This record gives sequence, structure tokens and C-alpha cells, in this order.
Amino acid sequence: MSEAEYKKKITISDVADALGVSKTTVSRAISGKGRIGTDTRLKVLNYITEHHYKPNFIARGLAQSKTFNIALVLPGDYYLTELPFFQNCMLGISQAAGKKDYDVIISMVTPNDNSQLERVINNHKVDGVILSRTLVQDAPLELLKQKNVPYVAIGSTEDRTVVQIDNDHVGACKELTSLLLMQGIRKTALLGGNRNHIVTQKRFQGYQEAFHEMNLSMDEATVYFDVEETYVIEKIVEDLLDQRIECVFCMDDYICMHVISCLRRKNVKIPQDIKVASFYNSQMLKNNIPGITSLQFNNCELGMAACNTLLNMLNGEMVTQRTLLGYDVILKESTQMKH
Amino acid sequence: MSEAEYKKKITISDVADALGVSKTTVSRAISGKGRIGTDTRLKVLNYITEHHYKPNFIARGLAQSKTFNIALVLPGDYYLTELPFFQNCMLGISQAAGKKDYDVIISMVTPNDNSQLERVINNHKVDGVILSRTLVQDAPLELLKQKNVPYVAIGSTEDRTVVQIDNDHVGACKELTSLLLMQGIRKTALLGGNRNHIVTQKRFQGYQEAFHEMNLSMDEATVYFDVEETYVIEKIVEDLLDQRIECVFCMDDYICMHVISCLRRKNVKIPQDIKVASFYNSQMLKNNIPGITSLQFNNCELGMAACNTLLNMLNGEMVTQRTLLGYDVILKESTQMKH
DNA sequence: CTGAAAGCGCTTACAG
DNA sequence: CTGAAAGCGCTTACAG
Repeated sequence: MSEAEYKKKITISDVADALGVSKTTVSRAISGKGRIGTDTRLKVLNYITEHHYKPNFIARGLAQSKTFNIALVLPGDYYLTELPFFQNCMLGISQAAGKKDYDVIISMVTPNDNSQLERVINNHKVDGVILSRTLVQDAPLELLKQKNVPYVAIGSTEDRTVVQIDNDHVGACKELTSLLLMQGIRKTALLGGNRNHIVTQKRFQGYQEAFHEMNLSMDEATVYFDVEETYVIEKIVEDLLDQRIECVFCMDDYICMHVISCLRRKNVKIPQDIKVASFYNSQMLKNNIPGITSLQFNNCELGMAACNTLLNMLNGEMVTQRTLLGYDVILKESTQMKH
Repeated sequence: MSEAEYKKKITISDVADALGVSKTTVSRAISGKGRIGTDTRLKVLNYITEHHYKPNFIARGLAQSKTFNIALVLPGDYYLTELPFFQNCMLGISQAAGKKDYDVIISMVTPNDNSQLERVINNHKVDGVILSRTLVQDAPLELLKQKNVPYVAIGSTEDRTVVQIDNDHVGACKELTSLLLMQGIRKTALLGGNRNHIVTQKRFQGYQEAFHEMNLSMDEATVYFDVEETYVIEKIVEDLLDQRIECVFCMDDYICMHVISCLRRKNVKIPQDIKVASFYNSQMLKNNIPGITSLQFNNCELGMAACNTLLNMLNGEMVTQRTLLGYDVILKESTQMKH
């Protein structure tokens, strides 16, 4: 029967019997732990590949008090624009995990419900946890601390007890800003998202540092936060035009997209009349005409790095408390000076 | 030590010893299977809640040859616009699974790589699988059939051997189209996505059926498929205006958003000059002014339904081969007739 | 109604 | 270098 087909699996005992050795030997050949003769090992290894033996990770897990699963905590409340970030992280995480025979269990939390995470921990279904974003007040993080579960966080936090992996937002934003300042641009504006998101603060910091380093003064009045609604952007863009801003920096592509469409409607030309740069580079802007200068992060790599860090922790290795990943600066038409 | 804290768990033997009964009895009290005295059962049940005993699902799984995991197959190659759909499905799935103490393992596949799915199956880490979309040529689906793993598919397919759960795209598109035809609108256009996606075909079918039922003829020339690039939309919109189309139906919000922005740029007023309706209702359009008439599906419910169906299958229950979920029609300003 | 025992498929001291 | 045995934490015929 078909059902039976799927269930029928060859076990370590089958292999042992077929080869006339003990289960112990087979186990050792597979795990590579313990002393074992080269020929015996090869004999076993050959047999299992030929017969498509696959170890039962559930059983192995029970014996070793491990699950070979990690949990990925994903927000059930998200902004549309954050989705590609999470998706790419997830891809990287599951690839890195799979490479070491770990699987990724998803656990969705909302601001007032982390029961899913609690369940997965109480049921001992995972060996460790990856937090996919950091918040100022982070309930899932507190839960993990309290339950003493190994975990890492994607994102940054001031809490030095948290192992964190993040894109180098400060460095990236600083570099892009510097580049444009060096072109001679002086009157700039910054449009940012939620000011309570740590990432918003980091990006702002990079923007500031660029001015500092060149001994230029930054105009606080042209820095806008919590830019989330369309009509707000509309209003701000009018402001910017009134003030004859030369270049507007957008903290994410959602903001940038709306800025662009506002400018287009008003028949303001990019880059002739105003320059535009984004601190992010998603599919959303990729095909825009003119091309939009932006930063680019590899979030799949970010996920991989986070996963590998966690797996190393579980392995008892020492890990660095904060890992920052690189970025690319993509210069396109939207910030070109007239020649 | 902290590490130890997390590992230390009370087992069924601890409970048995403390209560002076056998492990068998404790197991029976918890599972509810097998004969057991009411007082004994209550005694055990009380003890375990008081002492926060949590069964070890790994051990239970090994004993029952189950994993209490299901895999969710997610495409690693996706359109930005599909993300909210997957995210909402995932939310529903993980909620429904959690309610029955199942967990969800993600497995990302691309057109030329389903190694992740293969691994999770070969390693026997899951009891069943949910496919999150159906394709015309579906490699993951073939793999599941071949490996004889229980599975369900979110989406539709002609393959009657596949248990499928889907939104009622045909019914929904038919209803919205009918509603507008009944308002007296006659010259319509349809802008659709990839014609190889089954969902595209379903939506077109509903559109057609509406005309049929009212004995109206539908103009094939104003039906566009594979509308994916911005410049294509631009071109089509000009066509539509030339032909004095009264109402344009968009198959998804991405298309719709671009149509709207095209019209805006050309200073064509909605709904005075042309009416617009979308067969989807995402965050993307939610706050548009004017409000856009659209269909609305509950993809979280869809995920729940899919998960519950799979869990029922695993339980040996009979399940219906195709489940269609309901929808809402949201009438807004974009399709209002002048009074 | 209750329990002793074997078993799920692996790992790992301990002996040899 | 190899193996017999106990154990991971549960379930489930089989007896009583």
C-alpha cells in the first residue's frame, strides 16, 4: 500500500544485520565518532549509500536530547514593505540550517501574543531560536531570556547580552551620504520611518556621521520621521520643493516610491530638478526610470549568518556578540549631476 | 547553570514515582486512551498541571512513529505581490497546527531545486506537507506523489487526485463582474497576470461566466494577459482610453496600482472618466483615494482550512477533494455611477 | 482498572 | 578496533 511505502524505512539494525556487525559499529561509522577501522567504516558507508539508508533524526534526537530544529520567530503584524526582508532572511536561514541537517520551525508572534513561541519552547521542539527583528520592547526576547533558550537576534539592540547579527546600516548610510556630499550637494533632506525602530535610528546615525566627518552642518529641520502615510509624504514633498532641496534621502523603498510618484505628478524631473536616493533597494524600485541610487543589502546572507551563528552556539562554540554584514552602494541616474 | 535550567524537564517517570503509580497509568491519563479510573486520572492530571509537566513530543513521536510536524512548501522565487498571500496563509497554517500541537517546518523550493523538500521528507521530519501554490508543471507535487507523503495543496489543479483548498476565484470574479454589468456598464477590459498560473485562468473564467449568464458578449480583444511590466501597462492604458473603455478589471493589486498611477498621470478621473475594479484587496490599495472596488479573500482562513484538512487526513479521516472558501465584494467609490 | 515489559531507532559509556 | 547493554521519554499489546 502507498501509505506503508512511505513509512517503510531501513534502520540501523537492518544495516547491522546485513553486514554482520553491531549497531554500535554502524552508528560510529555514520557519526564518525569513536574509534573504528577504515575498512569497516567504508563497508558501512558504502552499504548505506547503496541502500539509501537515512538516519532517523527523531530517534537520534531523543538519544542526544536534541531536536535538530530551530525556531524562526516572525512577526504576525508586519508592514507590507518588510515582507521581502523576512522572506529573504528566511531563505538564507533555511538554506544554512538544511546544510547542517537542521530544520526551521516557524513561530509567529504578535505584540500581544507569543503563545506560539511559548508552545514550541515548552514542548521542547527546538534547540534554539532566531529572532527576525529587534524591537525596543521585545516580549519574545524577554521570554527567551527567562526560559533560558539559546537564541540570536537579527537586528541590533543596546542589550549587550544579546548575540546580534545585522546589516551595517550606519556604515552604509554614512557612505552613501558622504558620496553625495562629496559631489557638492548641500541642501539635503531625510525621510525616515518609525522612529522607535532601531533600524531607523541606525540609518539616521549614519546620515549624521557623514556630515560630521566632512565638517558640514546638518539641517535638523529637513529630517522627517514616522513618514508612513501617503498624504504625509505629499505634504513633505511640497515642503522640500519650497525649500529647494537638492537631494532627498529615503530610508526605505516604500517611502521612496511615493516620493517619486509625487514628484512625477508635479512634473518635477529627477535628477535635473531634484536628486533622490534610497537606503534600500528592493524589487519595488528596481525597474524604475530613471534608475534610483540606493544601498543594497543581502538579506539572504544575513539569514545565513544568523543561522550559522546560532548553530555554532548550540555546538558550544564561542560566537562574536555582534556581527555586521557588508553592503553595496548602487549609483544610478537619480543622483547624477548635470555635466 | 542557565543551560541546565532549560534542559531540566520533568518526565513521565518522575510523575509516576511521585504518585506511586506506573508510567503506563500516567501515559493513559494524559492521552485519554485505554481504561483508567476517574480518580486516578484526575490525580495524575492535577499533578502534572501543578508541576508544569509537558510531554516530550520527540519521545512520543518516536513511540508513535509520528513527528508532529508538517512541512509548508514555500516558493523561493516569488513576486513581491504574492508575499502577503503567503504570509497570511502561513499565519493561518501555523495557528491551526499549533492548536493541535503540530509545528510547521518551512521548506523553500525553486523551479530547479527542491532539495530542501526532499531532505525534510527523507529525514522523516514531517508527517505531511502543504503546498502553498499550484503550478501547471509542479515538481514538488510530483515528488510528494512519488514519495507517497500525505499532502494537500493550496490552490487549484485539474488533477483530481490532489486534495486542494482554494479561494472561490471563479465565483468571486463572476459576482463582481455581474454586479458591474448590472449597473449598465458594457465596455469593459480585463488585465490579467501570468496566463500559466491556474489562478489567472480561474479569474478569467469567472469574468466570462458573468457575461454569459447575462447573455452579453464579451470582447476578447480587451482581455490582456501576462501584464507584468510597467511599460506594458502604460501602453495598455492608452489603448483602453482610445477605445473609451468604461470599466477596467485588474486581476491583482499590483496591476491595479500601476493602472491607477497611469490614469492619474494622464489626468483621467476615477470613476468619472473610467471605472476601476480589482480582483484582490491588499494593503497596497487599502488607502487609495478614491477607494477601489475589489474582491476580498481571507487567506489566513485559507491556510487554516488547508492545515485542518491535512491534519484530518493524517488522522485517517476522509476529506473532501476540493474545498472552496468564500469571499467578500467590497464596493467603493471607484465604480460608482454618476447620479 | 492497573502494571511489567518490550519497543520506537538511535547513542554512548563500559568492557574487552 | 568492536560489541552488549542501558538509556533517551514515551506508547501499547499483553496479562492480571
